[in-house]
Amino acid sequence: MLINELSKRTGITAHTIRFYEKSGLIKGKRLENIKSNNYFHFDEETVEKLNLIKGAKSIGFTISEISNLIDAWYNKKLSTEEKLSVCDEKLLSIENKIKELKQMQKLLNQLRKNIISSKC
Amino acid sequence: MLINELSKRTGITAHTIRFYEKSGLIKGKRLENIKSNNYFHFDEETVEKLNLIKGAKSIGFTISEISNLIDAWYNKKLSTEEKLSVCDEKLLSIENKIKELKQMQKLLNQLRKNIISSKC
DNA sequence: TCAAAGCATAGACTATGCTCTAATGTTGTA
DNA sequence: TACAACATTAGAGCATAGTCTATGCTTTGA
Repeated sequence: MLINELSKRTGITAHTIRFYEKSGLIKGKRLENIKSNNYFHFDEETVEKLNLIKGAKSIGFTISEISNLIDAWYNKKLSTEEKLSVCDEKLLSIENKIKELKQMQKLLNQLRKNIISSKC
Repeated sequence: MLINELSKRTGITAHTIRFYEKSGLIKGKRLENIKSNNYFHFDEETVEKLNLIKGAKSIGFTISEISNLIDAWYNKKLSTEEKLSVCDEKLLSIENKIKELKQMQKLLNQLRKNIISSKC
């Protein structure tokens, strides 16, 4: 599929998809049998990857973190141990983020009570 | 207290503190009885605010969100309803972030299992 | 008293993650 | 065959959140 279809299927603009391509998050292929143009062609895996990117971005992972995540997911070059290590790193950072968010919830609920009882 | 002490007490560089001052997150005062310089003076409340900023930043709030939060906390101009509304907005966004993080945990744990059973 | 340390401002610079424009070439359809 | 729609690259621009430098004045301490 070409970039426009990929864009429609993922809801990510062609500009941003090209940006991700340049950043190495996804890979487009030039078909050898087509010589008249140099259009990129994308496969179903790229759709999956872009959806993964959307999800990871929405919870605050940076592009470079997502890049590592994609490597763990798809890259056959990583050993089982390396893949697990990337996962565990991510899991740990997620746990920490949840802890911080819960602490913030506590603070905000405290503040809420104070506002209601006009102490604040 | 002057900016250097504030910096030491909060662990935030003087440069960044000045940046926050310009951005309106905190306010320094010029003392009327001192005319030989135009040094900013900061109070204890500013220390509190900077700690709040650090916490909020660490869980992914933007400067402008933090600015609203500080208004709700300290600004007497907001009505009780407005303060509560800022809190509730924040609480909702925290809840959503936690949900997304939990979803990501699920995905990562699934991936972990797949890696171990060599399906991936 | 004089150098070191501290303070202020303006403005340049950086990194991240897009977002857009310009110039140019290709494809598809009426 | 014309022309809209789509593709490419290079590179500029933008928002966020700092980070750093230059310049110059003020305060403090040996």
